[in-house]
Amino acid sequence: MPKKSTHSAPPARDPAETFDSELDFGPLTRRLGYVVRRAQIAIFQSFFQTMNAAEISPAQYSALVIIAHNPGLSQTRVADALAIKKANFVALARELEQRGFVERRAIPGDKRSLALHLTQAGRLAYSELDRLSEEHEAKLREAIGIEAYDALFAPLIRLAKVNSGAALPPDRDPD
Amino acid sequence: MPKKSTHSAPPARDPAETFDSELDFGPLTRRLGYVVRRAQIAIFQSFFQTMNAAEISPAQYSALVIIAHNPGLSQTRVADALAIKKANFVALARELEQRGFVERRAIPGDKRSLALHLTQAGRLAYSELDRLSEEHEAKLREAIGIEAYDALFAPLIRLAKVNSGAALPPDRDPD
DNA sequence: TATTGTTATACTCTATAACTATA
DNA sequence: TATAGTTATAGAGTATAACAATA
Repeated sequence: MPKKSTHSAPPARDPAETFDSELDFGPLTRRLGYVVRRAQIAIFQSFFQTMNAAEISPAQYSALVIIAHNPGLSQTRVADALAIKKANFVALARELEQRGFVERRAIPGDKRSLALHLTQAGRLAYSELDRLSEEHEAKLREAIGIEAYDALFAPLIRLAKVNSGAALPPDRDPD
Repeated sequence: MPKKSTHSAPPARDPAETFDSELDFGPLTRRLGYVVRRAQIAIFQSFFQTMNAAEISPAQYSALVIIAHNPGLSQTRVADALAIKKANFVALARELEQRGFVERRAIPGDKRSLALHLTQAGRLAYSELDRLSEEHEAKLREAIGIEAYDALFAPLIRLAKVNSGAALPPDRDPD
C-alpha cells in the first residue's frame, strides 16, 4: 500500500495539463510551486513583449502603482509593500527618479525620510503604462478564458500570504 | 470616456484579496503577473521550510522528478524539459551526481551524449522527497481549500505555454 | 556543418551587514 | 537605542558566446 488516504488527484493525463507531451513529468504537473513558477516566467516574458516600447520592468511598474496610489510614502514603506528589501529598493527608486517619473521630497517632520511622489511626467507615463498593462491582462484573459482568469486572483493572493509569520524564532511569549 | 468595454473586474475591495490592508494597491491586485509572482515567492519559501531537512532546491527536485520518470534522457533533453539552458544545467547535474543521486552513463550510439539515471540512493532519496513535497502540497491545499487548489493547475499550465513561439524574427515564410 | 557537454562571463535579483544622519 | 536611506558585497539564477569532441 503505497499511500494513505491523501489527496488523490492524478498526475496528468489530459494533454492540456502537460508542459511537454513527449515526456513524463510525473508529479510535477501537480506541484503547485512548479506550475506557478512556470506560469510566472511565461507571464513575465509576455509582459516584457507588451511593454517593450515603454522600457519598464515588472518591479518598476509595481513601484509606480504603489507610489501613484499612495503618494507621500517613504521608501521603506513602498519597499515593504512590494516585499523588497529597502537596500534593494534604492537603485529602483533612483532609476525612477532619473527617468523623471518620481520625486523624492524631504518632509518637514522627519529629516531621515523621503516622501515619494509621481511627477507630472510620471503621472503621464503611469497612465500609459496602466493602459498597456491592462492590454497585457486582456492577452492573458484570451489565453485561458475570462472565468478561469477571474478565478485565479483570490486563491493566489491567499497563497502569497501563506508563510506570513514563519521562520520566527520561538519568542512567542504573550507577556 | 476613460475606457472602452474592457474587462471590468474591480481593483480589490474584498480584504481577502489584498496584500496589505493599510495600503492601496490599485490595479496591482488585478495584475496576474504580480499576483502570480507573489504567490510563487511564498510557495517557494514554504517549500524550503518543508524540505529543509532534505537540503534540496526546487530546481534540484524538479530535475530528479524528470530523471526518475524518464530514465536515460540526455542532459540537453532534461534541461529543455525544465526550460533551463543546458549551460546552466551542468552545475545542477554535477551536484546531483556528487550527492550520489544521479549517474551519467555513456551511451553506445553517441559518444557526445550522457544518459541520466537515478542511482539506488537517488531512488531512495527521491521517494522521500516525493513524500515531503506531497506533504507540502497538503499545506497549500489547507491554506486555500481543496477546490481552489485543484482548479489552479489547468489555467496555470496553459499560462505557462502562453508565449511559446514568441519573439521570433519574422522568418515565417512557409517555403 | 550541427550537436553535446562544457567553460567563462555578464547581468539581474536577492540577502546581509554596516555606515550616516537623524530621531 | 532605534530608524531611514544608503553602500558594499556575496549568492543565486539566468543568458550568451565559444570551445573540444563527436556526429
